[in-house]
Order: sequence, then structure tokens, then C-alpha cells
Amino acid sequence: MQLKELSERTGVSPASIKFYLREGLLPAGRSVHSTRAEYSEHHVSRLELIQSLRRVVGLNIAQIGSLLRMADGGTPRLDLLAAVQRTVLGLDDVSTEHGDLRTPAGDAVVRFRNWPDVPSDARNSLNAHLALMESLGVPVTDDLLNAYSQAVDTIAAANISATTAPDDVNQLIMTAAVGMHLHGQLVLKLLALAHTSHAIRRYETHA
Amino acid sequence: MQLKELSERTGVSPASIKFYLREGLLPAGRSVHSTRAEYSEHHVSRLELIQSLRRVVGLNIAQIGSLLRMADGGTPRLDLLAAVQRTVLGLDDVSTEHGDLRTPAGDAVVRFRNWPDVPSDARNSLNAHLALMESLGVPVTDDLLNAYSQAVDTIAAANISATTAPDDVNQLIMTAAVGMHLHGQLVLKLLALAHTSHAIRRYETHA
DNA sequence: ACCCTCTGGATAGTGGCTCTATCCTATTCG
DNA sequence: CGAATAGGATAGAGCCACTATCCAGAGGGT
Repeated sequence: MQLKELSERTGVSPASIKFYLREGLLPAGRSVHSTRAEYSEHHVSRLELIQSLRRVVGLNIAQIGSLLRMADGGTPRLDLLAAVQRTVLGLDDVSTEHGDLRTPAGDAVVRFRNWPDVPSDARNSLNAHLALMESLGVPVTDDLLNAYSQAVDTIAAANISATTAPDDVNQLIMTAAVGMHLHGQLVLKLLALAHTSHAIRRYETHA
Repeated sequence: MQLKELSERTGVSPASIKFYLREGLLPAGRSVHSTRAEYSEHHVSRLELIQSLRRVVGLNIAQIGSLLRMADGGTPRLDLLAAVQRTVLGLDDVSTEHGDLRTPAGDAVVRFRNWPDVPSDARNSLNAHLALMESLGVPVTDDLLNAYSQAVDTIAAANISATTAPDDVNQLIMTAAVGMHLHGQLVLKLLALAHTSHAIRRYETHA
């Protein structure tokens, strides 16, 4: 198929497709000759992936480009998934300006939960976030952290057993990124509802 | 104090302060005469609130303005807190384009958890989000939802008992918004870590 | 009294981001 | 043969959150 059909099938304007081509998000089509190119199903799924990462997950062009270049560059799957997690959950923008905490509380959580004690982005980010919260004067007690970690342990267990990894790279990123984002948002919304519910109950009791 | 001192005390440039004044985020100072105005401590805390909402929570000018106008307009505290929750957790941007679900799963959660059965933004947003997930082909089983809701129930209980409401309106919004955001991010990061941990363990076992 | 500094008000410009539009020539399908 | 399309290049649009400049009036320290 050629550009116009690709545009029609995906609902993305030709101008935007050209833009994505320029930015290197979308690989060039097979060049039939100087003024005609042939696009494949791969381009369709790639374009759908780009759309989802933009519109649903809310990543910017640079982030998407970085992930896709890893995927196309033959990065090992586990590394790719780690990068997806970093990007989707914003584990990157760690303001390391805050001096290290005396006792990295995140590490304590790991030990307490008996999670495998290996360094990870998630863990660094957690430690940094706890430091940030402390520096902003938002208290996080060990009890609270234990309650949180127990809860997410449950969630992660439920979540991971409901996951399958597809073969296609586009599909893999799609599933991982969109799933991660949507599950994260789901937890946030449930938390909001739970919080509201508890607040109402407390208010009723005390009123 | 006058504008320049306000600027120096808060680290916000005079130009930005003028901008916030224009946008109605910051109330005008007491006008001593046509070319001199007097700002108070209230302006300092208001400016700090604006900075936190921008830099930490990531709200935009319009969202901040809306919250502050409610606060200044004498909106009841519970309504204000509800608005803060809506804004901070992005409960607003509900794409209602997806037709209603046959069985709003969020309502089922409420009944199952025995949470007070009153409509709320959080609940509408949850239902909409579940519909979105379904429409994107991301499965959410009842079991998963039960596990999630139990976990957040624990979290919310732990969280709400560690909360106090200050008297000052700026303080109230600050505490609520920043706290809500940071706790939400904390849960997300813990979830990422838990997810990673479970994945590692599963990988080790199966490898 | 003088001048440097500050004020509110107005208006315009900046830089980042994501597109979107226009113009061009070469080519090719119908 | 001609309407349509391709690639390439470049410019513009529209949003956002500032940031800068200019102005004239007024103060306050010396």
C-alpha cells in the first residue's frame, strides 16, 4: 500500500505520517522507485502503536522514538520492557538534587517483603521519591510503607499472572506500555474511590 | 512588602508574578497608591502553593486558577477537596465517548467492598476507565479487581488515619494536592518495584 | 530637589512541542 | 496525456508558560 492508503487505514493524516517518518518513529517504506513507496502491515501496527503511546499513554515524540529505536535495534526483551517501565511510569525524571537519604527506605521495603534484592530503576526511583516526599515534609511512616507494599505485592501477583507476552515487537510494547499505564491509572482511581469512601465513613462516624 | 521583595522571598521572577496576577492566580496586593502595592504573607504562601502545584503536581495554569478561585470563593471544604482530587488525579478528562458498560464494574466493587454507595467523581471516573480498558482490549477480571480493591482499601485506611486538615486554605490545598499526588506516585513506584520483583522471581523459577 | 528605583498596565516576544501546510519536481497509473 | 501521488524541504500554526520591553507616574534616600 502507499502513503495515502496507510493514512486512511490508520486515521493519521499524511502530513503526520511524513512527520513521523522524518522523526524516525516510522521506518521508511520499501522504495519502489523515486516517487513511490510501498508500506506494509508492519507500518500499520507501528502507526497504531505510536498513536496509543501518544494519545493513551501520553508519551512525547522523543520518548516514543527512544523506545522504538531500542526495539528496532534488537535490544533484548527484558531490557526493552525495563525501558518501557521507566518511560511509562516516569521513573526517569528523578530529581537527584536531594542528597541521599540516610536510610534508603525503599531498600528496607525490599528486605521486609523478601523481594529479590537486586538494584533496579524502580528501586532507585522509589528511593528518590521517598527522599522527595521527606524533603517536602510529607510524612511516610514505616507502617504506611508496609501497608502500601503489602497491597502492591498482592496487586503485582494478581497482575503478573494475567499477563502474556506476544511475539511481535510492536505488540509487545503496545501490551506492556498500554497495560502498565492503564493498570497504574486503575489503581490510582481505585485508590481515590477508596479514599473517598473512607473519608465519608469517617465523616459520618464523627459527625 | 512590595513586588520585588515578594519575588526574592519566593524565588519567583517579578515577570512571573505579574503573569500570575494577570491570570488571577495571585490576588492583587493592597494598593497603597497608583504605583505602589503592598503584599502580605498570604501572597507568599499563595505563591508557594502555585509553585508546588505547577512543579510538583504538574497542574496547568487553568487548573490551578480554577482551584484557587473556588478556594477564594468560599467553596465548602469538602467540595474543594473533591475538586482537588478530581484535578490532581485527572478524574476530569474522562473520554465519555465510549458507550456505557453493560455492567458498571466499578459499582460492583463498591458493593463488594461494602463502601458507601454514593455517586462520586472517583466512581464515575473508575467506571469510565474500566470501559476504556475494555475498549482497548486490556482485560480486567473480577478477581483482579477484587485484589486491587482490597489492596487500595488497606492503603486508604492507612493513609486517611495519617491525615490532618490544616486551617489555612492555602495550606489545605497544598497538603491535599501535594499529598495526593505524592502518595499516588508512591503507590505507582511501589507497584513497579513489586512488578519487577515478581517478574524476576517468575523468570528465575521458570528458567 | 534630584535621580535611581519601583510600580501597574500593556503588549510583544521566546522556546518548546506537535503537528500541518505549502511548494517543488519527478514519475506513474489509468 | 493528465490527474494524482511520491519524496524532500521548509515554513507556519497553535498552544502553553513564561519572559522581556516599554511606558509614565510616583517614592524615598541623600
